Amino acid sequence: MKPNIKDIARHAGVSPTTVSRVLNNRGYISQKTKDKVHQAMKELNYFPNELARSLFKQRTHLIGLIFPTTANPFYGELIFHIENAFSSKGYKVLLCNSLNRVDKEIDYLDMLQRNQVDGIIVGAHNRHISQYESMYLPAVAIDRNLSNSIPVVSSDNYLGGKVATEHLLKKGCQKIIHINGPHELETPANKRREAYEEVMVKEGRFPITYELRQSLDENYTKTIIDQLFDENPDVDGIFASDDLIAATVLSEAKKRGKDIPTELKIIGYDGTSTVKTCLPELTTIQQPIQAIAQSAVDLLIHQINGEAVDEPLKNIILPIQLSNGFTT
Amino acid sequence: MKPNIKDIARHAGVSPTTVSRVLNNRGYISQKTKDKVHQAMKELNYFPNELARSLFKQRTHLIGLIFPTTANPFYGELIFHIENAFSSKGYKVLLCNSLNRVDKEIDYLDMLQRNQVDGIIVGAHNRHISQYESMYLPAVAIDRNLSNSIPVVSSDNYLGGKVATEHLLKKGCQKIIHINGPHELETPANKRREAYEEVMVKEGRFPITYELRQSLDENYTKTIIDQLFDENPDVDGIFASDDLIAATVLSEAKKRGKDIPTELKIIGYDGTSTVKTCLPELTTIQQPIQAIAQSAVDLLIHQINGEAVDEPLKNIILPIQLSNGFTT
DNA sequence: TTGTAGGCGTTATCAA
DNA sequence: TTGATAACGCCTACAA
Repeated sequence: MKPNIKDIARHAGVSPTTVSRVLNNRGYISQKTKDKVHQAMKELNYFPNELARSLFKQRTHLIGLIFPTTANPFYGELIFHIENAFSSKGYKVLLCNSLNRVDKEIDYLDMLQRNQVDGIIVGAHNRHISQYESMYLPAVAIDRNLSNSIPVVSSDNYLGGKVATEHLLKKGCQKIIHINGPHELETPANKRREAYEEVMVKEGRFPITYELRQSLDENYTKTIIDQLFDENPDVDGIFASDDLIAATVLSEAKKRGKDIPTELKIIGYDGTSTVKTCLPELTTIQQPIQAIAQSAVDLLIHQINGEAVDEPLKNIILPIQLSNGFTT
Repeated sequence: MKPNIKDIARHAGVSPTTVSRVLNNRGYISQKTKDKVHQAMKELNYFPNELARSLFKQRTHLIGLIFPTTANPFYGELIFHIENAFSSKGYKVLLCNSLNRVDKEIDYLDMLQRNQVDGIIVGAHNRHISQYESMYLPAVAIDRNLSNSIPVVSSDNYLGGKVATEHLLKKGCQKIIHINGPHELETPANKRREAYEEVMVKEGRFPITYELRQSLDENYTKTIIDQLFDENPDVDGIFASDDLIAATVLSEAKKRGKDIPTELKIIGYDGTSTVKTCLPELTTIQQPIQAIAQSAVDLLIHQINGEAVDEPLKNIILPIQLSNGFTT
């Protein structure tokens, strides 16, 4: 069915070795032979089998990507930049949506190793998974500690939480509430929360954090926000740990007739271009998504090439930026 | 370094064949042997090499996905559902962001065939690419004609455009303008436009379509919309061919102090959950994203299994839905 | 400048 | 119930 190197060789009247040489531009080959071989490859519609190549070379140029879901714009954009960067360096990318489920993450990890990926980038946020420790495989984590030996790339989540909280304070908010994701997951949002709580305490305020657990109910977030407003009629500042939560807060507040930003100020987190397009008015903490992607990719390729990861590279922290909108 | 089947065999005191049998649960093997082998695999931290397996079996269980970019929420969500569906059937997914660039699409197509993918799903929208015609590889296109033999899955774009336009008419709009993406790309938006123009003409109205060309300028869309408002101060209805454009229209209109929906009504297209979260007030035509994904996946697996694609399956059209918001 | 042989890790066939 | 062997498609010594 599919032609192989022997078919090409026969068709071109040379040996398989010669074809291989042409393919890899290795050694000396006469132009005439080259042409013959290329001709044969075209005629037979030949695609070199990367499987066989990789098997021999013990190198696949395949990278595994484990992230919660491309359906979330933050990961969608991050993954886009990651794939892009890898593609330009000759790597291909296997996509895994872990949905923050431990079982899926473990299965994917197993699958990727069976498929001989050269390395993985993990941006999923589960509880600790011990497999990462025994694993011998170049890896980079985004916003999560996987094991002692796996470097972590993140943006400055603590600073982000601090800047967000201070921003609301500066704008005169009296009662600031924080909304965060599931605390049991090892998400970067935990540091944002920590910063919020520390800043609040330092300022003599009482920190209140509403926690969103993982839920299949579409309206769950709305319900909790509703509850928040009922329980805190005097809330005048909300720091949401991501923009989608902030968006929900915004629309629920509007439903209640609250005027933004006079009665209530809202700040989100992430600053994806999708949310910037949909809600340009939202004040948010902008993560350097492309820079995170680029760092992670560079760091992984570095490891794949067998180079040592110096201490400062083991924990890369990229700067965030306050993006001023009209919701604060 | 990495243990192979021989290492396991030696460690367990059996032959490689036996290990393979245990691995694949094939033939008769005594429980004792099974246990020994499993033990050895655990001790040596063994991962069967899928490359070698695939090479022999002539089947990779790898699928290529060519889409414009995961950074767009529509594709992000679509790809999420596709990967999910494949994963549950034992397939893995290679992600390709074509960015609607012909050269990238062709390169990816080549790469995927070298990597022996079992099939591909293409949701990229470029001008005609002849490679698809000569290609022997199971494939499914989403919203695009790739070649005569490649089945197409889409939602009812014509109906969507019709419903959107009629909706604005029903709501009393006098001057309705349509905004569409680059006309030279083979996007499904072309059918939405066609429907808009036909409905308008049928109603004795004059159709006006503003076309957004591909641009690297972040503010390009805004500029065009600005121009639209300047040139048509009396516009009172806008049908945007996707939600992100609609979102931009919405914010530009607000900037100009236009009251939505009294002075201007806006309807978008796609209805991703991301946009629904960010802009719940937006009226839009909702595509059945998960159903599109599922159909495409089923159809591809069908082909991979060597089954014929019956005529009705060659062009699957899924229903859309009007999602009523407050912008109309 | 070109060809031959062996092996990358696995599995199917055949034999024991 | 288990083992030896050839083959999947390619590449790298080594030989010519």
